[in-house]
Amino acid sequence: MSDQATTRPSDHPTTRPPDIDEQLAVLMRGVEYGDPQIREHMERELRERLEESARTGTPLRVYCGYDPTAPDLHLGHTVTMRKLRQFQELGHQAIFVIGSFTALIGDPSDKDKARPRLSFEEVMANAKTYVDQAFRILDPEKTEVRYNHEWLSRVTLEQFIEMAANFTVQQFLARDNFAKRYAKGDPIWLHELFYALMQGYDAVMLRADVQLGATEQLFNLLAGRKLQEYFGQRPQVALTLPILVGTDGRLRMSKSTGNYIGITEPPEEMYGKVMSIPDEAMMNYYNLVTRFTPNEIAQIEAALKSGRLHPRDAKMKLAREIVEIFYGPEAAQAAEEHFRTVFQARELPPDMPKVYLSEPVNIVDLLARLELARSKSEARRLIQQGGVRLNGRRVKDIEQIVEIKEETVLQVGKRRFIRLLPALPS
RNA sequence: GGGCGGGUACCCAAGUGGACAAAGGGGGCUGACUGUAAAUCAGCUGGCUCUGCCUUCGGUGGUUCGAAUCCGCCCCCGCCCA
Repeated sequence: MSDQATTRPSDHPTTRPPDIDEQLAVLMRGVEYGDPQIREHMERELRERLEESARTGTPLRVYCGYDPTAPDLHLGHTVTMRKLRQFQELGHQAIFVIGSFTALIGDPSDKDKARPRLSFEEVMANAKTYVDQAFRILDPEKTEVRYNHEWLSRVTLEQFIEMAANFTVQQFLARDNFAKRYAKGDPIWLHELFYALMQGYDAVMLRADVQLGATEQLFNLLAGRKLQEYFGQRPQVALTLPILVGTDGRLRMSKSTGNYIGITEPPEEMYGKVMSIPDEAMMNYYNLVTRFTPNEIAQIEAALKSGRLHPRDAKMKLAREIVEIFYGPEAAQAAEEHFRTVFQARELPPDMPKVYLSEPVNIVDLLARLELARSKSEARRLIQQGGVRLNGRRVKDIEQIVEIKEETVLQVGKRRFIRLLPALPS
């Protein structure tokens, strides 16, 4: 059922392969560079490749890599994955690369400091369900899955030196993130400089025609071009897409900042998290992770601006769309209902986890035991701040003993509910 | 290798012998309000057997009635010099 939503052609209505101009329009949509000249250049190269591909009947090899630095893919990853999907729908070959080796370094591109390094075991554990998750967006039939340790772990020092000789230290220091760290006196580790070379070498080994990445990755993608030329290949087309901000509305979405929406999160959670993004971040999401056409998006934006559309309603539409992409229309509808019930009407959600209690317990112990509070001190604080309710009545006393004779709803904060029941007769 | 400056809670950052579980900001949590888990405002934000006790300021060993603060050794980072 979740497949249904994702296999629907997302951004183009035609069923026959569109002509080159149409293809180009679809593929370049959303693509963004710091510099209009690069865009012009890349668009021209992409056109050439598309024409060639149509002429020879050879699909383009389109690569994007994802480092398994955490066990879950999130909405931010889907921005480039959706672009990969578009290439697939136009008959091209998508290559989903799991950065099993690059993750050992950690891409410094999006950070103002070094990443913690992971062990190979950690990386592989994280990668475990990456492919399954990715297929929620990508068409498994047209996807080549590769792990970059396949080739990167075998590079000899000699080969590495050859590659490194294509780059100067100044080129790295010209990058904003390194420049800032250098100016601040923050450490820049030598191994961090290898990242771009490694990603570039991926492109060589994959004989990539096109590589996708976030805008901040342009340097890495261009390193790929340089290395491909060095190895006698035609340099790939580099397409970069804007960054999706996290639920805080400011920082790039990432697991480590904790501002992410995982693509395997339950529908209600996903819906709620989208509703929690600041209003200002809405258009970023509309543009990057929905199936609406640019036209539709422009209309929504105009309606918002003129006040005809309530920001809350725009956000609900967004939340519903995003849930629908991953779980289908029924689940999206249900998630919306859940949201209306719990947050707008302030009523109890239809489904709550059940807990059976056989003996009287102190409220603080109960909260800690049910992991509704990280510690007993936190549980006490929650109570003292009026955040704990039993059947809607505020618990005021941290000494209160909870004894369950009949069904009782325990609520913590605005959104956590548990149905307490007397123990079943054994 | 030498000189200087650093290593503080989830993150940034103040604190240079006692009033320090440690200022301030960010993040997080709770509450009020609302248009939503937006925005805004207020409170809370190490643990526990909680009017007290325990653990925490890179590590370790000292000095002291008492150390994040002083001393020795060790580890790590930055800058300058080589």
